[in-house]
Amino acid sequence: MNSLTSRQKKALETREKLLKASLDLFNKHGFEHVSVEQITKACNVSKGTFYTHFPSKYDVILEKFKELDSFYGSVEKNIDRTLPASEKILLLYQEQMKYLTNVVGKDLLRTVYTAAMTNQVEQDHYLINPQRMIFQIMNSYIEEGIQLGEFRHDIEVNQIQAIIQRCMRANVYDWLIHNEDFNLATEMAQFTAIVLDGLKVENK
Amino acid sequence: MNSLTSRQKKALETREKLLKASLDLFNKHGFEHVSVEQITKACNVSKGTFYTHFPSKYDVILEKFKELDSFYGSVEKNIDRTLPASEKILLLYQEQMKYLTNVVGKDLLRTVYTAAMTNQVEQDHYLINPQRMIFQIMNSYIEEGIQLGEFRHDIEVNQIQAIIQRCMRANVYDWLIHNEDFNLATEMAQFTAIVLDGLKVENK
DNA sequence: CAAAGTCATTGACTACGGTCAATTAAATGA
DNA sequence: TCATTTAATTGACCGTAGTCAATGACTTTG
Repeated sequence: MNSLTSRQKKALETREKLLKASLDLFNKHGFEHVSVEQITKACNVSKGTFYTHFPSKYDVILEKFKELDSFYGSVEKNIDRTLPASEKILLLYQEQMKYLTNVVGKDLLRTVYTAAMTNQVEQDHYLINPQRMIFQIMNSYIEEGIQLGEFRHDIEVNQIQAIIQRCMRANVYDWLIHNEDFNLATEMAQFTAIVLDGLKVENK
Repeated sequence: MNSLTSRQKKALETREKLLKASLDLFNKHGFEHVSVEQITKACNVSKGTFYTHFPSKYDVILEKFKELDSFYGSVEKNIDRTLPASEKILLLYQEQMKYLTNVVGKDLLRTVYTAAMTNQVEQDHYLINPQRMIFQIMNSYIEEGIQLGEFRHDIEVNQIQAIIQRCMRANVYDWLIHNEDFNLATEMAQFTAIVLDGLKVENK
């Protein structure tokens, strides 16, 4: 049975209500065009309550964004294990870009990418937290790629990892600053292929 | 002679005064920690005046940032014309990174990179405006590189250009989201070298 | 030179993110 | 059962970016 007191249950309910209302409103009007008061009014709670449940308006988003990571696990399972590392990486990114474009959306991602630059307190931002599932998976592919002689061995594993991840952020960032004429999946595929090419041993 | 009325001269003076005070204060306390009122008080003008001269607090920065472009011209002149295109590009970026690190600084650059994501009205942001001198120069190097058979010819010129520029933003963005342990010039050099490698014709 | 027009300037005002002391109601302990 | 502790909730309040109707000094026109 759940060991929550009725008080804790109520609080959690409030939290969920706020979370749902926030994301709904963000979806409908865009993050910047929704005020915390709008959210709390929609939930019949006071403004202060919002801030007992979330450190900032932005943190509500991070919650949604974290779903992304659980998504990677399922994608990884569908990737053919016999493929070369570079192709696995491309496939993983391909799926990620679809998810970002269709599910997460420009608006939410923009706030995450903005916050990553500004909200630096002590530790690095979630965006580059090595604990993230995507980085764990990526890392295993890269190690495999080095082991099997696909990638250059004159660069440190974690340097290669950093480069491949930077590659992803590069495309997402450019997507965010361009107007409609930018297909994230396509650009990502091309750019990453070139970088992976540069990372391969000299056997072209 | 200048065809300014005494009124226009006064207005321009006010503008310059605001510009200088803003940049001084931003330098001293950081962009986020300076309020528009602080700026206007330092200049003995009202808040409204600030907004007749600049569309937003952020736009003052853009003014400073635009100096960057005139800087490229002088760098370009000092680059050995006989070098291969890829090396010219690396040298240009090298100088740019020094300038960003030592003169512009993380704080100002952060606001530019943030604004590029949010302030999208109609046209694309200055950051990717093809009119910029850096892009003109880069473009000439790339065309040269293709002409002389250094770069692949199965990719459009402006696609290559886009990739190389994205490369730069990738490193700057990562610099901005990392804490101190990130050397922009070094990371940029390594990353760009790999990308340029991937862009060269298959003659490794 | 005087009237009409222009435009830099003003500062009160709005909107919004975030804070915090006070309040209220549930949980705990005797 | 009642007193004490704990924690969720409240809403007035702060600081700041940006707005805009009103002002009046300067410029232009006749």
